[in-house]
Amino acid sequence: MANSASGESIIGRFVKIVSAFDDRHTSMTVAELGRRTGLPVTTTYRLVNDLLAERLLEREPGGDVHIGTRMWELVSRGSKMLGLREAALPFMEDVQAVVQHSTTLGILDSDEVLYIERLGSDKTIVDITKIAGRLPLHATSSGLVLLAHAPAAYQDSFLARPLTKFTETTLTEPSLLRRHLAEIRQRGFAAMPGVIVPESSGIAVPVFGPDNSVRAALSVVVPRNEENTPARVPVLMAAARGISRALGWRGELKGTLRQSH
Amino acid sequence: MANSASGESIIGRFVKIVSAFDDRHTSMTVAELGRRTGLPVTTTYRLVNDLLAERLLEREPGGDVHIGTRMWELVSRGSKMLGLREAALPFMEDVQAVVQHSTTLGILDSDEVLYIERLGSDKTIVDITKIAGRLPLHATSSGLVLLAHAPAAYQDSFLARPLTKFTETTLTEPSLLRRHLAEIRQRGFAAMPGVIVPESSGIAVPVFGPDNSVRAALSVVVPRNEENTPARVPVLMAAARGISRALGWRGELKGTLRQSH
DNA sequence: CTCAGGATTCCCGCTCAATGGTAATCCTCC
DNA sequence: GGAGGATTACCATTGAGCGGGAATCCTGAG
Repeated sequence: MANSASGESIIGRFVKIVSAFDDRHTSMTVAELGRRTGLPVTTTYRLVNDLLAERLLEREPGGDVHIGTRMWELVSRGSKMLGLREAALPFMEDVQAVVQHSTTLGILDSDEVLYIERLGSDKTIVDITKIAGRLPLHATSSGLVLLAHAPAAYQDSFLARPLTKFTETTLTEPSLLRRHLAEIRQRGFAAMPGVIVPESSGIAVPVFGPDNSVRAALSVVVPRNEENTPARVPVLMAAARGISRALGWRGELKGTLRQSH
Repeated sequence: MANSASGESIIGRFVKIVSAFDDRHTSMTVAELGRRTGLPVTTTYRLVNDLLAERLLEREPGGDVHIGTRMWELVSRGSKMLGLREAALPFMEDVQAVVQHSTTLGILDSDEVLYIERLGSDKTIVDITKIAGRLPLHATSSGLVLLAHAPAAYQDSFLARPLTKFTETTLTEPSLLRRHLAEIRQRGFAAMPGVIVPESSGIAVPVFGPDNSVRAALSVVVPRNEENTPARVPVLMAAARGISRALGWRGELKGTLRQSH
């Protein structure tokens, strides 16, 4: 693959370097970066210098480095995420104004929900969704929606794996889960009382793209005790339709409802 | 620098590739990518395959490639932008709720304003700010705020350059601009009637970091005819203080007001 | 002031991964 | 069926990347 003894390409190392940063470690010394990535010292320095030269990384006064503005800019500008986000945000603001708690937008990626946007104060309630954060598919309302509308083959392979049971209400039994997914497709939304964090409840609905496939899941998280949960659904659905339309969706063609089996 | 005949490092080519994508071209064929970047065909294919292997790029059914979810995720997760954004968003929502038009958050990068967040419907008014978009410093309210609070040395070098005059109200004469910047520092905000786009007006205020330096500019864009502009300022200022505090700012220490000369 | 431990930069010979031309193959519309 | 473009396959060449080791620079503790 590469000149390296370990046999990785530069791209691989680039990924290692970028991955070393997360919300908890947004900046660090080059030496530490070397330690976290496991790359040889000299190599780390050389690579970091290349990245600094391109402004993909930036050095701060203290000497620590962090992910560069340029990198964020390039990726954000060119990524399709921005389009989805732009389309969704106005509607999310509306939902947020009405529902008051926390509104998120998530997509299916690598067998997990990846949250790409989130509105709402975390002060009010425990809520573990973070932007650019991930959660398991079968344990979140967003995940269930995404899974429910995924291709049958994908569902099969996903359900074949052992699933972690987070609370008593987490469905892990394939057949039960499958039935639940069918229900979600029919009702058009998923509701999950306190799956990962028992105190909170999620409700999610699908967002469609032009080809009628599901692009994302729009969801709100509310405190569990708030038992007017069903009242939230119409608001969410209306917003999701708005987002879908902004993405070029032309309304559901009768009889074209996606079915997986 | 590299094995390449043209003498670029792989990192440089990586940047070229990512830069080939923007909001108008979020996906394209590999051949086109090669054309846009000017890289040799074979090289492009090899590099793209490496990137696909790491999921930094993704191939879509049609054969086109686009920037990968993984790339967006890694960069977003590790970038400091997220922290700033998270701190600012709740307050921006509040501003947006009151002011109704468009609320943006911009930072100073490479002698321009880089907008990192934006709320508000573009339906209501012409507004050219885009997320991950750039505008010149001296022609936007956000830019003027950022420039006004930048180190003196930076201001000097910036003012030494020739500045484009976008409309009659754009200040380009260094001495006049300097006086205007002083005014902005004193008043605590910048107001720009229709600088780039004549129909709209911007108001911006600074957001401070823990060390009392200016981290970003919070601004609203309103239609020009709306002449209650000054009324917006207090709202903006209050929000900016909130954001600053969320970033760890401990209130302005009397007498520590930044002065540039 | 000195000293220790860590961060950072220099140095340098080895080597194989990256390079990029050419040519073959695969698509996909007319 | 065939023209034009996209994509893959092949391959000889070589210098960019590699990484161990040592020197130097920092910084805070004693």
